[in-house]
Amino acid sequence: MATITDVARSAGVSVATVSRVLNGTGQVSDLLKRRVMKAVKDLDYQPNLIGRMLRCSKSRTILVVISILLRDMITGIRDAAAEAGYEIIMQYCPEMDADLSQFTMLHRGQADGAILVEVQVPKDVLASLSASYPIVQCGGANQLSSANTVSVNYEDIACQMTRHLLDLGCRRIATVGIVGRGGETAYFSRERLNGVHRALEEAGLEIDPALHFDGLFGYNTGLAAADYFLSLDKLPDAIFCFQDTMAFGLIQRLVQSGVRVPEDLAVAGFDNTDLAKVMTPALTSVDQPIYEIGQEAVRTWLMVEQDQGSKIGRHVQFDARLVLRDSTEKFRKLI
Amino acid sequence: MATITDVARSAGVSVATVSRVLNGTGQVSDLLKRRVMKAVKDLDYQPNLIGRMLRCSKSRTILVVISILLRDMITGIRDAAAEAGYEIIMQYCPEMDADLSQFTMLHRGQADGAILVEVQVPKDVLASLSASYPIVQCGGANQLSSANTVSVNYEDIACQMTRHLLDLGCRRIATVGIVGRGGETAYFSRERLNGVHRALEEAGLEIDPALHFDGLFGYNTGLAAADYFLSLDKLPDAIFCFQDTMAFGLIQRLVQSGVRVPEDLAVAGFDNTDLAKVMTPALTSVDQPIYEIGQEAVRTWLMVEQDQGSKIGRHVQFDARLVLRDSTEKFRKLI
DNA sequence: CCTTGATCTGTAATCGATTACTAGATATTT
DNA sequence: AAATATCTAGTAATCGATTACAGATCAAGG
Repeated sequence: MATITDVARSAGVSVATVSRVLNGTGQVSDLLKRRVMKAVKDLDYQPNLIGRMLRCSKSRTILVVISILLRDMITGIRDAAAEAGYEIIMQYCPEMDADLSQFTMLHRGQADGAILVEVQVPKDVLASLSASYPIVQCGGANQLSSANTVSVNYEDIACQMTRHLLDLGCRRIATVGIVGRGGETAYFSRERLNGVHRALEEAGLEIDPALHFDGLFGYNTGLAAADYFLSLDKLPDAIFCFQDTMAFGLIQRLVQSGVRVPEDLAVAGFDNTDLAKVMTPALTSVDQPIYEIGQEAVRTWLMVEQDQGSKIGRHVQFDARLVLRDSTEKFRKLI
Repeated sequence: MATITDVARSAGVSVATVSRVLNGTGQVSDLLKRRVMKAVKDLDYQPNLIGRMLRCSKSRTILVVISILLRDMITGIRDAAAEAGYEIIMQYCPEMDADLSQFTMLHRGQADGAILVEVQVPKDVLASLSASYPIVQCGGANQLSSANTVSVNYEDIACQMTRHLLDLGCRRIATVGIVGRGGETAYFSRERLNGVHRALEEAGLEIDPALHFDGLFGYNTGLAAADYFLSLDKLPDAIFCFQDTMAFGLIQRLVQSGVRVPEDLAVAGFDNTDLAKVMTPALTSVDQPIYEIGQEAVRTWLMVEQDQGSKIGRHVQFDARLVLRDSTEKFRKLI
């Protein structure tokens, strides 16, 4: 690998001149400019980022911590970062709750700050990190978070979904989520439940606590929820699961037990995963603009990076979109 | 952020001594050792990797390029890397085929080499990269690759799966894969098909080209394959899909068309994804030891890193394992 | 012809680490 | 006791870039 010194020697100038030509800082005569550019081409010179990082104490790199791989969100982050001249490096944090070890890259100067994708960080850790580095939380984030957030208006979309179910004629609308677990992780589930309640109240219906099933995220919770609802005296006529895979498990168990979905009972999911599109029946779900969220996360991050210290919290919310499919639309109210 | 100079001042020693204590190089008296350690703790000192990288022209970091997120494989890589004192940074390459831009981190000195997870790189690019950096391809890799590979013996396991189908009494065994596309991407699909053919020949059956359907990976190929097989004069009695999601689509379409799966027709998948466990019927599939593959990839990488230049290609193969479930086991041969 | 200012270029300090080299202190050998 | 070997710790060079500062050149104005 050629260094700036090699280029300088080859062009017969000093390293300062080479640096000035390459960065467009300072005045350099056309003659030398040409000589330098020729040397750069001849030697196939690529500036060593490490040297630059050390000198500037900036890495122009954003650490992206993920708990799941959201293809479009990562793409959005990457595109926006590239446009701003930043690299991204990803760190995988399989448990949704991150600990400090995820962030050594920051302390060691390998990244200038972080974007957290669907990762929860304990309040105090987040606060101390945010004090030193630009941090943006994105997806599943909490308005009350001490970091900046880019997220979705969960309450609103949950309200819309519930209205849709009401429009179909459903009156016993049940929910499956992880609200009860408490703590911060449950925050975005809590928001969704609030949205459901708002719609029910608008419709003048009263809220029946027995119609909420609480569990962890995942397929098995769907199975357990189905068992629970089947054990009630009277089945709900709609079940809104706060995650698609829950809905998948739930429907399987319901169908096994002879319940017709969606003819007797409408089911909705959340996240509009690939699974929602291909399962039988196709699942009504909520689609989030994750590419745009990714992009916005970077824009927000850059703003925070610009004015460190000002400490204004920035909270951006996107609207989600209902995707209506057979699992609710083919519901037929029995009078 | 505290630097080594701060630590040295706080401990009343020179920076050389601090470095020696922290890296365990050279002799340092217990007294000074203790003073240094105390200063490190007091100041919460973390060595700046950038400075170290520049000086040593080594980053002790491995670039991991992924096209899909295989949780356990990443975990395996991370564990093994951590044990060897290496960091990993991940780069997401959504298209399975990587281009040069994925590797700028190497040229710029941010990583010492790369592990490619289910990523295909054009032959010439791979060759030139391998000449300069340690590169290991892992999962879906090609024995003929100019890089080192850690992979699974696809031919063998496909042969085993076919024997299993034969044991059930199946005789018209069809396959769905991406063999025909040609090129390197198709390599691991080609291997699987070879395994199927071997088993068929062992059983004295002849190979019917009409019983292979060729398409891209994914759900839609499953649908298309089902349509194709339904159009034949006589249905196969087993279909081996080289990917679980293909099998999922295929089964859906078959069931819609009134074919009973698995009673009339056995179906097998590949990869043992979560979907295989939870779909109806539960899908017989192939489980790969991906955690071990990840670990082995790092071990191989380290070996290559040790003796750059020697250019011995290292190709490690793991055995996969059949996971038998309803989609084949409940097949009942009609005489 | 000298001064002033603008423009161009080079020298050297700097970022934070590692490490070759040096030198003083202590231990060992004769 | 002198000579030699062994520890221990500090000084300073180094990695590859950026940039403050200084020096050189040249044109224009007095």
